[in-house]
Order: sequence, then structure tokens, then C-alpha cells
Amino acid sequence: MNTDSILKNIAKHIELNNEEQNLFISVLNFKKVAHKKFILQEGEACNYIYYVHSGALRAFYLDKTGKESTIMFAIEDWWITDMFCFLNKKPAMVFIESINDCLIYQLSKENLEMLYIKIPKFERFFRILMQNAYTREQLRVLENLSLTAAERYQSFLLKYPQIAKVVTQKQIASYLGVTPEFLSNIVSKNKKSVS
Amino acid sequence: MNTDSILKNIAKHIELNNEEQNLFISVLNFKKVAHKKFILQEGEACNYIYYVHSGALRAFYLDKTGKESTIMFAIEDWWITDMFCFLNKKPAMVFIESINDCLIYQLSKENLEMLYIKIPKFERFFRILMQNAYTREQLRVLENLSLTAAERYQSFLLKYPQIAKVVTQKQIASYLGVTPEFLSNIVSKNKKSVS
DNA sequence: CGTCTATTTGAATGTACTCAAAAGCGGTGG
DNA sequence: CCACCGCTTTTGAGTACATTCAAATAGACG
Repeated sequence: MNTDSILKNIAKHIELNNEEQNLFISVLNFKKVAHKKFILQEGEACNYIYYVHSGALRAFYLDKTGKESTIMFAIEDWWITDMFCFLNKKPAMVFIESINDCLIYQLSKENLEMLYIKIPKFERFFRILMQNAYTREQLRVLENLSLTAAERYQSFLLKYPQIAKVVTQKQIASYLGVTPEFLSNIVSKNKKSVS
Repeated sequence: MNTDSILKNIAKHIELNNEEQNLFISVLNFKKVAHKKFILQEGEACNYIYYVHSGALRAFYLDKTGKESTIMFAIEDWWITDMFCFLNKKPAMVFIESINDCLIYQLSKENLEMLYIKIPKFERFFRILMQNAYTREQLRVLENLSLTAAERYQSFLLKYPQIAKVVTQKQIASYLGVTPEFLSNIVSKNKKSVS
């Protein structure tokens, strides 16, 4: 159980001394997650925020008609949770499922709040994390409003080439907000125009 | 120039003593903004985050074809800026325009960073602000993916009744990602089904 | 090898857009 | 105070983008 990567992730924004590092590591739970397992299901309490050490996860919403909408993907070195429900102690609105075998660290809300008190630098760390998440989502809204499906697909490939490698086309479709059939169409037209 | 409302806004999440309050107030710039004025234009440096004391503002993106996409509205007691460009010192990608006469406070990036150092509680304050902004945008993405235009309009009216009062239908359309003509259609159908 | 799911293809349909023109509304100046 | 101007809203016809449904093919996995 190698904590280097998560400590490096933290070190991108704040500096922890050894004692602080040890406290932080001591409150993490390490978890192996097999392919196609749910680490969170709709309706459950969402008590954890997850750091992906390796592997990939997908958060999606399932509406009454059975349609999935992918909220986000998380690969190596990303953080993921149902943020609204985690922060407000509400039952989860989304599912989080592993896309392949994963190693993750989970941090509970109680421990996170303890960290905010004992090591206030964590306020800074999560402020920056939230800032980045916010601006990312804002750009996504903008693209949803102003770009066609084909353009959003191009943008996705450019922004997240590593994600595109590990997820299915159907999952990308549900992230972009189009049907898998229509995305298939877009992809085949792209191929023709290249050749 | 009444600083009560902005201090109350801060007090929602952190407690400042008198000295801290004075330091905070001392770095704010008060500004009157007349109707239909731009406080930020695309391409300009985005050095400030704005708190709306009274009035209403709108941030929108303008694409090459001349189409506007409304990123957000800000009314009394809201904070607004082009967050990505503010944080990363990039030229603004959006316009921010007053919807009516406004009284605003502006806080520069330099002063914000000074506050983070001198009063670390501000890390917490902006963490919470960013969290709320993130979860709001995430919900908006979800609604864009899973709801029809008519449903998104209903949701907008429910969530932001105060905003709906002060903005035009055209501006709401550009927030929802539909044409003004189509939103007009939705509205008239809603009226018929009520009567 | 067989099963399950993802992907592709196509036809019919629906949702939302474009373009155009008319009507409504608010502000401004004579 | 009224007439005009500019912008928003409405309405409608024609079109384009995206969905639904169905069926065939391809791939992944036990």
C-alpha cells in the first residue's frame, strides 16, 4: 500500500511535515475494487471522498426512464464523490462504478473535518480542488450550450485522451449527452473525413 | 456605503473579529454600475472577483457566430467573476454586464491572496464558496444532460424565482441553451395548459 | 463455444433551430 | 405627451440535428 502518489497529489498545493503526513495517512482507508463494482449506489449515505490510486471510476445518474447520464470519470490521481450529497449528508443521487480494477483511498467526512481543524492547510488544498472542479464544470456547461455533439466529442478527446482509452463509446455518449447510436454516427463520419 | 451585507455574507461561514473585518473592508473597492454597463469584457485582464450588494449582473460567452451563452446570473448577495481567468491570470473569455443599476464591491486577486495569508479563515470561506459553485454547476450539467428544454425552464423558475423577475426571456433562453423563439414556444404552451 | 453487451446501420420520428415577419414594449427626444 | 426607434417576444413555415426502434454485426468474457 503505497501512499506516495496521494502524498504527491497533496504536495501539488500544500506542504505537510512528517507528522502531518502521518496524521493524514492514518485517516485514509485503502480499498481494492474489482472491475464493475459499485463503491456508491443511489440512495446510500455518501460518507466518503475517494482518491483513485490506480484504475478508473465513473459517476452516473440514472433517471426514471432508465437513462444513464455520466457526471464524471475519475482516473489515476483524481478525486471523486457525489460532492453535493457528501457535503450535505444527503442520500447519494448517483452511482459510482469501477470501470476496471482499482486501488483507491477513501476519506470520511468526519476525518476530513478533523483535518480542517488540526491541519488548516487542508482548507487551502480543498479550496484549490474545488476551484478546479468548479471551473471545469463551468467550461463543460459552456460547451454543452455552445457546441454541437461532434464538437463536444472532439473536445473530450483532446481534453481527456487517457480517459478515452479506458471507457466505452457508450459511456462517452452518456457523458456528452447524446445516444450511443448518434455518437457511433459521429465517429464513423469522422473516420471517413480523415481517410 | 454600507458594508453590512457583505460582512453578513462572510459571517455565513467564518467569524471575523473587528480587526479582521477592518482589514477585509479596507481592501474592497466600492463601485456604482449603471444599467447595461460592462464590468468585464472578453480579452481584458480579469483581476477582480465581484460581490453584488444590489442590482443584477450577467456573465455570458459570445461565440464566433455571434451567439450568446449565459454562464451565470448574479443578484444581491452573490459573488461573480470569470473564475477560470481570474484564478489563472488569463484574459477573460466572457463578458459581465449589468442588468440594472448595481452597487458592487470588487476584490483584487492580489488582495485576496493577501487575505489568505493574513487571515487563513478566508481559505475556508472561499473553499465553501467554491464547493457550492461546483455542486451547482454539476447539477446544471446533469439537468442539461437529462432534462428537456421545457423541464429545464421549470427547474430554473423554481430554483431562481428572484432572477427570473429581473432578466429577459431571451437571457433565460441563452442560460438554458435554447433559442429565444423556442423558449417563447415553451412559455406559451405552459400558459395554455394552465388555463 | 456461447452469452452478453457494445457498436453499427438504417428508417421513421421528434425536438429544437433558422429565417422571416408581425406585434408588443420601453425609453428617448422633439 | 406623443411618435418613433430599437429590442424583445410571438408566430409560423421549412429544415437540421438528434432520438427511437429494430435488426445485424462485432467484441469481450467466462
